[in-house]
Amino acid sequence: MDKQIKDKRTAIMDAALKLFTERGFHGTTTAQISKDAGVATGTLFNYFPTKEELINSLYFEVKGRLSSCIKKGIDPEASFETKMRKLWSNTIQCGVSNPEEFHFIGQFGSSPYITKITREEAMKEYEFIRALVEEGFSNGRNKDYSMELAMMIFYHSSGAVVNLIINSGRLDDMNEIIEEGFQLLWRGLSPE
Amino acid sequence: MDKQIKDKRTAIMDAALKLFTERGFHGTTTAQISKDAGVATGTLFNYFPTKEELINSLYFEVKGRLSSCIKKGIDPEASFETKMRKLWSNTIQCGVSNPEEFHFIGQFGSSPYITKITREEAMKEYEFIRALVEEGFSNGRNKDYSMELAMMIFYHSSGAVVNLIINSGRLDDMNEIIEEGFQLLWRGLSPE
Amino acid sequence: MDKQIKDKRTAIMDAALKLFTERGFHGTTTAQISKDAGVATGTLFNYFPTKEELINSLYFEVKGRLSSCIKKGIDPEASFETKMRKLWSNTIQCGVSNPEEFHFIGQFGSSPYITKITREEAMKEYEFIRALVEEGFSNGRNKDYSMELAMMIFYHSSGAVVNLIINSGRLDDMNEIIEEGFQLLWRGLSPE
Amino acid sequence: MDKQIKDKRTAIMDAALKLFTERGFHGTTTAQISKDAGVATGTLFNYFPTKEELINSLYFEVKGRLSSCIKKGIDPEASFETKMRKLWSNTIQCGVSNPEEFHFIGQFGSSPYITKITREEAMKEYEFIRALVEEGFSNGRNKDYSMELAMMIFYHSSGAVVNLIINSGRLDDMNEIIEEGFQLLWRGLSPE
DNA sequence: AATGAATGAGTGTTCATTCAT
DNA sequence: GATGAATGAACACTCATTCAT
Repeated sequence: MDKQIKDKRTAIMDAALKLFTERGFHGTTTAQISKDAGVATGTLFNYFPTKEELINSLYFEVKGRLSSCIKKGIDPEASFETKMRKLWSNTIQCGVSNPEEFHFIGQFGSSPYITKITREEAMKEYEFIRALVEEGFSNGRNKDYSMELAMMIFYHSSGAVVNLIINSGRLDDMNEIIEEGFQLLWRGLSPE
Repeated sequence: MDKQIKDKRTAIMDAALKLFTERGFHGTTTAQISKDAGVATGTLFNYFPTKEELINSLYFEVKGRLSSCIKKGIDPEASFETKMRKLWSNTIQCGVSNPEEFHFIGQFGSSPYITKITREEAMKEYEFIRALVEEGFSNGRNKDYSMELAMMIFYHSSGAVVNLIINSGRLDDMNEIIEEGFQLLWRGLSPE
Repeated sequence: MDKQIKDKRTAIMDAALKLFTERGFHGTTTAQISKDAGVATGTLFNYFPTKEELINSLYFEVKGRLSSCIKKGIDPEASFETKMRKLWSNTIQCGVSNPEEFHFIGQFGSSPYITKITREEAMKEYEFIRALVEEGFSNGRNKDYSMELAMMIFYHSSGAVVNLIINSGRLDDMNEIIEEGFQLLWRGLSPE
Repeated sequence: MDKQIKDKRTAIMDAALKLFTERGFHGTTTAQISKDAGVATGTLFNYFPTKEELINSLYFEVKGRLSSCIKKGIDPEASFETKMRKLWSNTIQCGVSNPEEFHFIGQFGSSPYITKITREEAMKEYEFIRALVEEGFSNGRNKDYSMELAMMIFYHSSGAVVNLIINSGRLDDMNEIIEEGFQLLWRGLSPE
């Protein structure tokens, strides 16, 4: 029975993720989500009181899943460079393996449908990453915004690389691209 | 007469840009746009046959304005590093000076409202930048995706920096942040 | 449950028939139909996806009801004249008993709102009548268009007589008028 | 100058007749009429204060033209049968020669757009015909509705024949069909 | 808890009509 | 008179949400 409930909720979430990514929030009706999930229109509202709550719950859960994926297997004892390389490759691999979730977060992170509260709540998951980066940079750099800058560059660049891999379909070269990207960032874009 | 026409069209575009950025496409009604622009509801449809065409026209024009802004004052005879530094600082300064336009493009670039045709048409403006980057990197790197990677990292990082400056309100430190960001990218994130 | 559904659909159809006949298709709004039918505006669209489909469904059903009415009680074994007299009187009586339906068909049969498909589909009901007329005339006349002519004269004249009865309010004389009309047609208009 | 005015008015009327017949009153916008007539949208309203007045004026004028056409060449001295035959053939020939006008009147004669006043005004043109028919029938028949019946049968049948000729494209057989139709009516439908 | 027909406020869009030029 | 951009009331239709079963 508990299984049953989870199933319906999950079915709704899955259908919503797929449809939102394909057609956007506005382009997706709750009726369509219900239909794709195989439940009645009323059922959706048993689990989520409004469409907006469905969107926010979905955002929160997907963001959580993605951040768990990213953290996996990072050895706290390893060198800073090793940890950063792992973080970089994790981020990209998680994105490539879950393109729907990845696009969903990228596309709707700044949507007005997502409330400030959800966004902030979701951000907490990233404290771990912030701490990781901070550790390394705090010695090496002095400007108070350097670390912030470094983090943003690191994070946004990883998103760019995921898109590059998915859109160009270069799944075979993936590991090479990941490493090359890391080198570009770590050693610098300067050609020489 | 021509002035008058331009004025109404411009007023609609301006109101639309502001409202879309604030509330999203769906959250903004054509009635609201008309009202803010100071024209009748029917007038909007004299200039744009549908809401979607208004959105796409707006996207196209804003993207054009932004890309013009980014290209300004780059000396083709300068060294590669100089040109890249200028490109970087232009991008960020254009973003900071036109935050509404900048956010609009960033937010809705992947919206289902924007048609493929608009996106592709708008992308043509970026050929110049691609050529600029290509020039420098083609000698220094060998992998065929390196340049693509470099471009994406460069471009997405600039967006991240604009957001950093706007959100933290550090307009005073802007030039310093721009240069520091460039150093991080150009010399590499590696702390040492 | 099934009863309920039929009721709402029927209520909408009834209200639509009345309003369309009174004010035409354009002069009748879907909101007005819904209101008169005692349902919400959205409900109408649960049964008919568009106003045009409502119009066409209504036309089709009314035409069907009318043709059923006309066919009733014609004895295939009777003489040709008897059958024609019955057909004539049926047509007029059906029209007089259902003036709204009769006017609706007469008024909107050539409206651009009615699609070709609906018109053709509705015409199939009249095959019976064509066969009946054909039977008698094929012996007596030789020109290949005579039967066509006879049918049209017969059919259009009946419409004229219905209007005459309704507009002049001579319901008492109806049977006499019907017979007199039949005589005029059958024996000829020639005064002597 | 007066010529000019007449031209614009006529151009609007012609365009309106064509468009209304093709697409109905509702399906035709005043903008479309103006465009087809080669005048500005505002110009139409210099000649006709509202769309409804345009429709009614058009109806009145077309009905007038048609009734003039029908009366032409009837010799008051001829026998009743000869006059009726001429009336019949005139009606059909006028309809076939001016199919647009003929359809317009047939289609919209009972439209709610046409005011009662227009309809009544237009009917006056038919007094001549009524008198003609009355003359002959008043001797031969006794029921007070007989003449009314005869007129309606006569009139509606002629409309049916015009449609038959136009739709089947039998312009070559026209005279034969006209005479055959008259015989059917005059001598009666009875096969023998 | 599950259903899905019913609801009605809200939206994009149309178009007859006006009026400044 | 002629023009056509501007107007805004009116409409068909949508869809998140409710609730009786």
